[in-house]
Amino acid sequence: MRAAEEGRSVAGRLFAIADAFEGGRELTLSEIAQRAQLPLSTAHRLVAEWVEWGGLVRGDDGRYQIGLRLWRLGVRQPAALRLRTVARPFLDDLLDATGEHVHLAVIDGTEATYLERLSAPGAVPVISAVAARLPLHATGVGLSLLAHAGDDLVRELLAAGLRRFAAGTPTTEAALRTVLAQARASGVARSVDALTPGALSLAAAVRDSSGEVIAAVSIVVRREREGDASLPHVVRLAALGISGALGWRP
Amino acid sequence: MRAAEEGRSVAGRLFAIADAFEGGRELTLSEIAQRAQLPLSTAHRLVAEWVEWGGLVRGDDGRYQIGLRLWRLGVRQPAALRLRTVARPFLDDLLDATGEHVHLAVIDGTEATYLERLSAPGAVPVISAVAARLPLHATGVGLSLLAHAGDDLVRELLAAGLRRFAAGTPTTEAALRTVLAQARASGVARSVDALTPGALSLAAAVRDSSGEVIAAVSIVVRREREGDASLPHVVRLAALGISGALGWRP
DNA sequence: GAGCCGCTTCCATTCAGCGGAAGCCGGTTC
DNA sequence: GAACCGGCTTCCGCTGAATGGAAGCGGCTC
Repeated sequence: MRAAEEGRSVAGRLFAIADAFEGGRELTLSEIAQRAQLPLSTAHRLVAEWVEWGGLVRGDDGRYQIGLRLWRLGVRQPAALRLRTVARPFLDDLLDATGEHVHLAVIDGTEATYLERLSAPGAVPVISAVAARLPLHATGVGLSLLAHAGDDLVRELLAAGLRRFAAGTPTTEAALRTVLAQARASGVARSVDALTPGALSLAAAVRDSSGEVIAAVSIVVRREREGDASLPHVVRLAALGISGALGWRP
Repeated sequence: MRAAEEGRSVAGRLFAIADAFEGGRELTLSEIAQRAQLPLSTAHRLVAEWVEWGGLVRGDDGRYQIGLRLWRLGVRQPAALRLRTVARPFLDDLLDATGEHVHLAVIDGTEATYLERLSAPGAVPVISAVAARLPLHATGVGLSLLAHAGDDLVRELLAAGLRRFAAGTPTTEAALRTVLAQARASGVARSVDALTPGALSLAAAVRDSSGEVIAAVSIVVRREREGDASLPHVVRLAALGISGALGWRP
């Protein structure tokens, strides 16, 4: 794998092409080549391999997009499939009860990957999206996941530096450890003005049948609703409901 | 691509490894090698490339499964993402109204790929699943899609032969053309005992803003409900609702 | 009609991929 | 406890697949 480490292997190049679609739905060949840092003729050949397999498809306009084959493969990812299926009704209820945004996310390296996002019309603007990856320290779900992860991960994040996104982003070790401790104590992680100004996020951890924290649910509402004492409660209930449906018994 | 045609290229081998997961969630290295028809050492090397990228992950037990990276890539597939998002509320309503199974499927080569399946407890058993591919001639959604596809596709299916799955499967050209004509005339494709004995499926086509048929919605209920005249109506309404939400104006 | 852009095709060179073979490791049998 | 076994990992010399610069193509603009 010495070759792959430097992104020089065929596999590395193929994956670089796939990664090019992280930043755009429809790309021309030249755009793919540029994003994947490949010579045009190489990109041409490898993209043709993707297309032949069905992972990419070429539209009438000559642009490429991700194909159904990749969708079919991806939705088979067991954790995402099971979690989304089981969680959906609870998330729907949570959305009904709170009326803005509902998120379901899992930990993925040093970031949170959003498995689901449901939003009501007129909700506070946020930048999350299904399949997005957002920082652990600046999101409600991220803090909830981090609060139940090993201290190694916390130290890793601290070593990398806590980027400031908005006025409320915890950027010091003290600030981060305080919110994590509060999250552990109360069962609900609270994040205000951390990523998007004006947004308040409340998140709770979801456990599987082994008791391990595998995901987090959150709501994001406008900050003015901070005083509403029922919000932490319904978030906690939703997380408990999903955990229960996954087989967790306290 | 002379190489790829014979599955001999690196890309072809990598994709063969991915395809191995169509038939199992968790595979050992040996199982992957066997399914992908690769020597063990080659499989080992290529699987390591997948793992390094994150497309596959290795569990504690040494087995491999599809990773979050592939999920994130796959859910970006624009058509599936948009359709599922837009259709979901209508599908939920349809499930409430009919109480068994609701499907959303698109055409994918000579088969139907299921984008969504919602089921109520106690529904008639069926073999569909999200991301499954099922034959066009033996499913409600398949017939609906086929009724609005070009005659080339019908001829291609006829040339390949219509496999019989159950007593009601249309296996002759005459039988197929009859149900397709009925589907076009009534707006609802009807499929009884075609794939699963005892199941009745009613499907209607979904159009995008250009007016093209891009998907089909169906319900599957027990055959005894065949006389319920409201069923075709609610299926048609759901398809119209989704089409409208996609921008279709009759 | 000259120039440009994005894509496609070609092909000689070379180095990455190949896979048989040997080694390793944990579990099972005798 | 020695021999065995299945599944995995590592090694390494050979070779043909992958590479990418260059030339060709088709459509569009000025």
